[in-house]
Amino acid sequence: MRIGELAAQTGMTRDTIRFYEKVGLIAGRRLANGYRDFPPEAVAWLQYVRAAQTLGFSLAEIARTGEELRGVPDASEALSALFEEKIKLVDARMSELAALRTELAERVGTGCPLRAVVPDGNGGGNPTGRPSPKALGPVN
Amino acid sequence: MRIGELAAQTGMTRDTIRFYEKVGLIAGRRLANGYRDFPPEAVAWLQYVRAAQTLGFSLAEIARTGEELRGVPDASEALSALFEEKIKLVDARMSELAALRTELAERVGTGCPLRAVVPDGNGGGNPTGRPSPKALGPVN
DNA sequence: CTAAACAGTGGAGTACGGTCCAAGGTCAAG
DNA sequence: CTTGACCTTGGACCGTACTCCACTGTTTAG
Repeated sequence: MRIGELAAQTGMTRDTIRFYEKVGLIAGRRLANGYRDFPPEAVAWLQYVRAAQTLGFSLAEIARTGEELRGVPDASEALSALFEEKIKLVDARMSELAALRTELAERVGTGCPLRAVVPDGNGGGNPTGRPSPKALGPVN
Repeated sequence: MRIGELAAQTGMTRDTIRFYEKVGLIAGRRLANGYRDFPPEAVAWLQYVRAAQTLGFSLAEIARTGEELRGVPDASEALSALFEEKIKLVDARMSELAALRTELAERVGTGCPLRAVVPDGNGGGNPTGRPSPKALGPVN
């Protein structure tokens, strides 16, 4: 598969794929004429890359995952370990999100004065006359 | 509060705070000598910024949130609406993560050939002799 | 009064993740 | 044999989020 088709099938641009090759995310073999040639699995791999990326993994991290999978005698075990690691990361991210969600949910309807916390040039007073119940609390 | 103290209390550098002011994330009033002067609430605000940021919100998004909170006659309702919106975003992110988690968990112990999908210059063959059960499946 | 600590500005540089462009090579159809 | 689609490379450029630097002004402690 040449770069154009891979681009079409993944929704990425040719430039993006060339960039990914440059940073080691994907390795193209070459045809006799110098054109890149990708196996069909490259489509799935790039979709995985996109998925991982939108979940907050950097290209370097994703590439490292790929790297670690190569050069391992039996990939099966290594894969399981790697996936378990990723799951831990995902779980950690999820609980961070859950914490923020709780934070946010608590503030709904309480009239918490985030406003007092957004400097707005009006002098930082309390123009509403309402009391200021502590402003946002511990976020960390 | 001057910039140095704010920096110390938030763990940010002065440069970062100046940068945040430049992009409208925080607005400093000025003392007679030109020094920035921040209200104590700025600490909580910057902590909130960090929290939101590590959860994947861009500075522009965070700034917009702040913007929207200003110029609203009664901030309390606007705040609740905004928080509910953020909660939806957080929920969406969490379910994406949950989906990836499932994906990953399913692959643990299955020996799924992600390797076949990471071009490695050895020709793309199947050096292990094991069959290739479809490589990664639908990620989207 | 001087030195250090703190503040200000503008501008350059960095890392990441692309995106665009110019100049040219390859290939199939007409 | 030309046209057009497709491919190559290298390098410039963009937005985001800082980070560092040089140079200058202000405040504070000895």
